[in-house]
Amino acid sequence: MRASQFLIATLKESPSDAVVTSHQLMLRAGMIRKLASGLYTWLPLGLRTLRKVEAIIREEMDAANAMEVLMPMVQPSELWEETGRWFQYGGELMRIKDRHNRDFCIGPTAEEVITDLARNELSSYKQLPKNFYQIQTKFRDETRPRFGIMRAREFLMKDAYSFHADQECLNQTYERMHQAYTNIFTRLGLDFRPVDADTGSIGGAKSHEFHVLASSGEDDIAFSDSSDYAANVELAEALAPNFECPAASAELTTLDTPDQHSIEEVSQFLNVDPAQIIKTLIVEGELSEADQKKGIKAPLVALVLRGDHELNELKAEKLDGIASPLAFASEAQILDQLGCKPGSIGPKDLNIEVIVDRSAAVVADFVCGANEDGKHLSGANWQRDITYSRVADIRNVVEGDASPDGQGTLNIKRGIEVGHIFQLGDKYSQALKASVLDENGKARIMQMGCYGIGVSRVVAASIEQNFDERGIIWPKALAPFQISIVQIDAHKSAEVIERSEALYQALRDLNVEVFLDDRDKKTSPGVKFADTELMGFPHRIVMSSRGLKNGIVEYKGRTDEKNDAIELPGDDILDFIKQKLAL
RNA sequence: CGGGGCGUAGCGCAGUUUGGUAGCGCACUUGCCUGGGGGGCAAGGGGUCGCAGGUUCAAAUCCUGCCGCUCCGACCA
Repeated sequence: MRASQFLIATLKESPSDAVVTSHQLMLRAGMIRKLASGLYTWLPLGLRTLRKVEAIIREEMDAANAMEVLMPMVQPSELWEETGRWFQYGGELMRIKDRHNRDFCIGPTAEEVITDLARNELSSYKQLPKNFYQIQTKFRDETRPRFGIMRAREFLMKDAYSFHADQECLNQTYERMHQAYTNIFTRLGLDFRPVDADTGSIGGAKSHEFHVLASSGEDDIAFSDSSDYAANVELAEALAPNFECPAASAELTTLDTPDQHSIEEVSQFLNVDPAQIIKTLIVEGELSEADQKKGIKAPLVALVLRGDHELNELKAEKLDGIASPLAFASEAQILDQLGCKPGSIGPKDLNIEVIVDRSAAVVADFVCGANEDGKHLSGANWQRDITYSRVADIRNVVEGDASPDGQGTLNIKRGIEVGHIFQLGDKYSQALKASVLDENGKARIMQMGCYGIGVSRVVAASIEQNFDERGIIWPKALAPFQISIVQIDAHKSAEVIERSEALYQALRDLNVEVFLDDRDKKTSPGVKFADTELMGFPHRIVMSSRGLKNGIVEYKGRTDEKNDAIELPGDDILDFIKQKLAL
C-alpha cells in the first residue's frame, strides 16, 4: 500500500473523551472513529488488524473441528420468550419492532438462535458432537460504555456453541476449546491467564475466563506465584488461617467514638490497626416466596469481617439464609430492628444470625461497634464476649493470601476479559427442547457448551499491553503492515524513488504487507517517522539521498534504539529484510 | 440508576464571572522558501457558539426546559 493512496488519519492530539491508552492510540493512529456513544467505525488501518485477529481465530477454531456459520444479528422475540430471557434481560437487550409491529432484538449473544438451529437440524446422537461458531457483530446496550473499543455497545465477537449427547462428550470439547483459546491468545502475542470464573446465573458446570493482564483491566485476577492457579477475585477462595484464635488478653471496654463510623475513621481515632477492628455488615436474609407473598419482612443477617478486608458479595449470596442477589439492609431497617445506626454496629448481643469470616474469627482483643450510636467496644473476644452461629469464607482474597491450591501465595493484577468459555449444560436445550434420539431411540436433551472471544476487544487489549510514548507497538501477528519504506528527498533524487519502488515491488512479490511512504515533499521526514511509529509498524526502512550517497539504506525495528545500516552495494537489502521479518 | 463535569471550526482549547463585530494552536487550501524527527513566511477557506424557549436595544455570555458526550460511584457498619 502506498501512503499517498491510503487514508492516513493520524492525530497529533487525542480527543478529550479518550482516557485509556488503547482508546487514545486507536483514535490517534487513525484506526477508529466514534459515531456515537459506544459505536465506532473501523477505518482502513484498524480494520486490517481486526481482520488479522479474526483470521487467527478462524484457523484455530477450524483446527478444533468447529464449523463457521453466520446467524442474523436481528433475532425474533419468540425464541427469547421461549427461554424466558425476553423478560429476564434488562435494558442491555436492545429491542426493536419491525414494520408489522413484531418484536425483535439486536442480538447480544446467540444461544437462542443456535439452539433453534440445532433442534431443527440435529436428530441423532450419531451426529454429535457438533460445534458451530460465528464471527458476528453483537449489541449490548451497556449502561456505561467506556474505554472506547474496550467496552463498546456494538462490538465484534466470536461465539461458538457445542452440542453433545452427554456430559463426558461436553467435557472433551470444553477441554479442546480451552486449548484452542490458549493457542489463539498465544499466537496473538498476548500476556494472558486462563482463570476460574463464576458461572453466573447459568450456574452449575465449569467456566474459565481468559484475561489479558493490563493495569487498565476491569477485573481483579488472583494468581499463584508458584503454580498455574488463577481465578477471578470474585471466585478465589480465602483459606482459613492455619492458626487458632489467640486467647483473650484484654478487658472488654466501651469507648466513646463520637461521629466515627468508617473503619478508617475508627482506626485513626483509636489508633488501632484496621486488622484489629471487626466490621459488621447487615444484609437481608432469605425469604421463601410463600412468606414473601404473606408480606413477611425479610430477617436480617450480620456478616462480620476484619476491618481491612472486603466483603465478597458473590460468596455471601451463595450462603444459605442470605438473599440472592445480595441486598444491604437500609438504614431504616437497621434502626428499626437493631436500635442503632449503621456505623456503630457490632456483633455483640445481636438478636439476628451472625456469620463470621474465617479471618475475622481468629482475631482476639478486637475493636467493634457497640450497637449504640457513638460507641465502640475494645478488647472484645469471641466466645468470652460474643458468640456467632457460623464461620464462612465471605471476603475477597488479598495480595499475599495463601493460594487456594496450597502452592505459593497470591498476586493480584487487573485483567481484561477477552475470552470466556463455559458449560451451559441443558439450560437452553431444555427450554427450546433441543433433543436427539439416543441408542435406545429415546429423546435425549443435548448438553451445550459456549465459547466467546471479544474480537474487537482483543485489538484494544493488545495495545494496552504494547505501546510506548510514540505510539502502538504491534506484535507481528497483528500489525496492519509489517514494514514501512520511508522515502526522503524523493523530489530531488531519482535514485531514492527508483530504489524504494524496486524494494516495494520486491516485498510485495514476497507477499509482505509493505507500506511505502511516498507522500510528497510537503510531508517532512519527521512527520513520516512519527506516523510510522504511531501506527506501530514493526519494521522501518529509510531510503534517502544522503544515505544512498554514503552507500547505505537504513533499517530500524519499532523498539530498536538506533538505526541499522545496510551497506550498499555489498549487502543484499532483500536478504537483510527477510531475515528481520523472519521470512 | 445516583452524583459531578463538559458541549464554541475536523481536533485541542480560550472567550461566559462583568451581555456590545466569535478568537488561538493544530489540521486544511494557495504561493515562495526549507529539506533527516510533527518546518518558515505570506495570503486564504471553514462556526445556526448542542437544541428550543425566555429576559434585553443587544445573548456564546443571564434564566428555564430538553438533548448529547464524559468521568466517578453504586460495602459509612
